[in-house]
Amino acid sequence: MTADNPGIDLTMLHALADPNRVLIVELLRDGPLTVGEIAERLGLRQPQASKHLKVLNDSGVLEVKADANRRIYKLRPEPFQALDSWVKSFRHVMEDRFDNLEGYLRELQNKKTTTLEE
Amino acid sequence: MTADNPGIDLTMLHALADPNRVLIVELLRDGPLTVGEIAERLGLRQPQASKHLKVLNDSGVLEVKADANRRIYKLRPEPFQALDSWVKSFRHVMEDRFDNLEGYLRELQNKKTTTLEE
DNA sequence: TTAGAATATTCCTTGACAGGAATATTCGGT
DNA sequence: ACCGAATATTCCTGTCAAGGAATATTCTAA
Repeated sequence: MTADNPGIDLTMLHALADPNRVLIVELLRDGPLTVGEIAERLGLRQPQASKHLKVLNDSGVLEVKADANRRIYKLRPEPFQALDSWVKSFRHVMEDRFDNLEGYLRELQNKKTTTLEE
Repeated sequence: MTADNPGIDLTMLHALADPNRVLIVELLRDGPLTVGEIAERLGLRQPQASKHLKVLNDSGVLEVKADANRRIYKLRPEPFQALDSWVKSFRHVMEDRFDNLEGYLRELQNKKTTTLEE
């Protein structure tokens, strides 16, 4: 009865949870780029750039288009839409409507105590 | 001129990029819980639950309130607000307004011809 | 103070993964 | 067919982190 799968794609989160990869994603936010451009702007060596791009691509964050020698990478919209939906499912939390810790404490207390004096 | 830091907290992303921890976060979406409750509902052993909660807590995703023996964990709003802002910065991508690959290809072509002559 | 419940911490082992260096592949131009 | 540019892949190594098991800590109650 427990929902044992998260409501968000883990491979995407994992792909984003790396300094260089999140920088790549932010770079591509402003438009598609080739591997060389990405490597240059982030001060990465080309092989590392390719490797990170592979991870992002495998996770579905990116897509590639071949242009002769070059590969042009761009962001795919779907993962960000999915992430947006997921974050929105926390709107109650963000709006901070969850401060009734006191009520919860009282509930715990009731559960434990066997009806005292009345 | 290169923004060499991401616009989102990496420790938060790293904290979320784990199966059990993202499940914990989704559990707490519906309200604060104690360690024992979290461990039970996710089928985790208590030490693992505590360890994951520590990671989430250190990253600022959670906060704790002590209640005698127990620790009640709840989500903090700020990280999710920050994540929401970050995702929103990709609205162009989500709206798919970025399909002018052609224009980019032409730009590349120009770059090549102009840099050749000097 | 002792017992027991709830939680945290430590130690260990193992697998994943990032970076470096070198090499392989693919393509266009000549 | 060759060369050089752009990109991908492989191998190696060190580091980090997750899970298991055991133990330490903290608190309440009696």
